[in-house]
Amino acid sequence: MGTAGVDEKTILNAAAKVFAEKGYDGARVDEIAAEAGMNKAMLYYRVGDKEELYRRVVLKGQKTFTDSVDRAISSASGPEEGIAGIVEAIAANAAESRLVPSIILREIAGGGSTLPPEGMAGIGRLMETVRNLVNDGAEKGFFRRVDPAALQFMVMGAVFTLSLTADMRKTISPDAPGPLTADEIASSICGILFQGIFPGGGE
Amino acid sequence: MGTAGVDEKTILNAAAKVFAEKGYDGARVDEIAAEAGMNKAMLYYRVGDKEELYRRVVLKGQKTFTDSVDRAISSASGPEEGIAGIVEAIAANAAESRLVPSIILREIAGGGSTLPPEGMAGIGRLMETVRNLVNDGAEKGFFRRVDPAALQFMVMGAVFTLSLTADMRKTISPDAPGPLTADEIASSICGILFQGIFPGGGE
DNA sequence: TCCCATGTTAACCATACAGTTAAACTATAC
DNA sequence: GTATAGTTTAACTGTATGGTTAACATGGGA
Repeated sequence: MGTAGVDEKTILNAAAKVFAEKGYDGARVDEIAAEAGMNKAMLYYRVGDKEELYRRVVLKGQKTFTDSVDRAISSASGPEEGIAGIVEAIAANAAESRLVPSIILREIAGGGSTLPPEGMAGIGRLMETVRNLVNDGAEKGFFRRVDPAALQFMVMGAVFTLSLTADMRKTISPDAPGPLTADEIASSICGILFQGIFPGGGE
Repeated sequence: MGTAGVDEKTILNAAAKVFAEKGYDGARVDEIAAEAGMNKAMLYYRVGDKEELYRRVVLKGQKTFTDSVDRAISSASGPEEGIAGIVEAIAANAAESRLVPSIILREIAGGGSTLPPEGMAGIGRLMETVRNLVNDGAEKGFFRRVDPAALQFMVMGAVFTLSLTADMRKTISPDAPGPLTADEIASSICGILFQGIFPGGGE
């Protein structure tokens, strides 16, 4: 009996790349196979059809994403550090790989119609985590009462769009500063969240 | 000689709807035709192929979008009102129709690879407008020196993702407050931009 | 050595889809 | 009425693509 020569990771990485670049409908199964360096039939043998491939990619990406956010929150010493941790975690995630941001943004654009149910549930948990953090901080007098959803999507929306438009922005104005690092993105956003845009704001 | 029975607007509205829901690759020309209440061949007769259909939809949507932002800025009496105006204009736009946010988010997810060149140029102009406003405000001492791109994408990212996830969020937690109005979204975001999240922040 | 289970692929199939065409239809001008 | 220019569509074509299959490889155990 032969040993598995091809590991699933190779397949899912290739699939993630193509799904992120082209979207679910734009992705070609043959292209994923080529990207993974194997025949298309192999994908079906190892993982399943295109839909299953996508499902696995989404769930895997979402897990790494939510895990890193959870870790940031639970290692924070207080609500303020929690918010900063979330921003940094999301920015670090996006900097390491644009695949997840791209897939999430496409899902949002499509109203989540192609999101597997477990994926939807994962989003729900993440939103609840953030809501608890924000409400907790507000009760303790750390924060103003801000809409948790607005805060979360301001951060996610900003990080994802900033990361994904880096090349575009460079094309548009080559003289502009290059792509921001994760830290730069995080500190820009935290700066605005913590101090607002006016001089002398914040703590 | 017959008169045009079908106006282009019907076609472009139908196309915008389908492109927004399914993305460029997911959109079916037959579906656009059905949505517009006509035969597929009619689309080719009136407008052109799928690519041309998309190009027109993008440029039209972008024009209404950037026009409303430009109008908001030019009618503002100062940098601060300018920022508020931008946020309100973007939120109003997104509330009136989710089509443009959806298409823009998909373009961002794809790195702008399917964006027609004029569309890219339009984004450049919009970013320059925002940059000038922010830098101008900073020079006059109204604002801290914030990254204009970060500010712009915080606003756009937040508004677009908040609008487009309204249904999703309702599905996830039916007890949560319903979809926010344009004003609610705008004031949430402006609140954070102007005062930060801490109590007593802002002017 | 010969099995046989697992792994791998080329070739194939059915379908869906973008795009075309030729014919039918309509309205106006004469 | 009918010729004409513009409008609309049913039906068609070619191809790209998701998915299947039947054959081929490989390696370890009897």
